[in-house]
Amino acid sequence: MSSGTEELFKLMGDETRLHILDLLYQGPACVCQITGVLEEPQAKISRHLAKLRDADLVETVRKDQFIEYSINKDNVILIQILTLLQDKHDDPALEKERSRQHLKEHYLTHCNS
Amino acid sequence: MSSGTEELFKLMGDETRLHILDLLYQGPACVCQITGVLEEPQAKISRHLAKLRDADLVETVRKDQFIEYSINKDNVILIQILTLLQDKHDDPALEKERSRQHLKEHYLTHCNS
DNA sequence: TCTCTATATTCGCATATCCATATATAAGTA
DNA sequence: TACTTATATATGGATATGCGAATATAGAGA
Repeated sequence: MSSGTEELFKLMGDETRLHILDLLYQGPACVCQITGVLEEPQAKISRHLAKLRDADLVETVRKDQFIEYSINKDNVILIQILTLLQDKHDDPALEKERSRQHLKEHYLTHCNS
Repeated sequence: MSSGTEELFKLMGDETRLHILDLLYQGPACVCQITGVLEEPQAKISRHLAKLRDADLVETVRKDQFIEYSINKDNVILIQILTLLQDKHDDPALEKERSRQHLKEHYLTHCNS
């Protein structure tokens, strides 16, 4: 369930998915939170989340009206790589996403805005 | 010169390039050695090496008749990830490549066979 | 049940990526 | 100079991937 090294990198080699994973590393989030923080269309986020889930990189659990996504903690190599990434501060795209992470709470209660 | 996180993963998300990098982590090698160990056509290896070099993941130096490729040691995140990968032993494709790494010497003197 | 909200999926298209084959280049050697 | 070996590149086609727009589904609450 945890090999597929090539597949792991292939999935991380898309900007949207990379940002989703970097965001989820900070903690679980639902689709509308991710959509809000990343400023991307809902369908786009949903599509990428499906791929991440199919590959067991993320897990889901329903929380009332929301579906909460989180990093699959059993995927050791994924966690290790995401941990390394936290120390990387020279990527403008990642930095922008990180600077908006604090909006997570806002987008939970304001799904449409 | 070292951001492009997405590009890094995109490049590592191809089986051929992943195996090249995993092989070069053990030490420098020339095109014919890589071709021999990975059992892939020369043109294919060369094409992928060009991409890795364009992205500064590998470096080259001419050694007599050969061009020696090696991991760009300035690329910190790349080295870190490759180091992590060394402990991963559940990927059949990687394991196969590794089991053939000792043939590197052979293919240096027997480029065509 | 009907409705609303959150999330997922389908479709058609554009672009990107990979490959095999063939050919080109560059440097060493005769 | 011509030849050989090592490496690089160009071409064309097959497949994969990503996207926007529209639509579908699932569950909560009235």
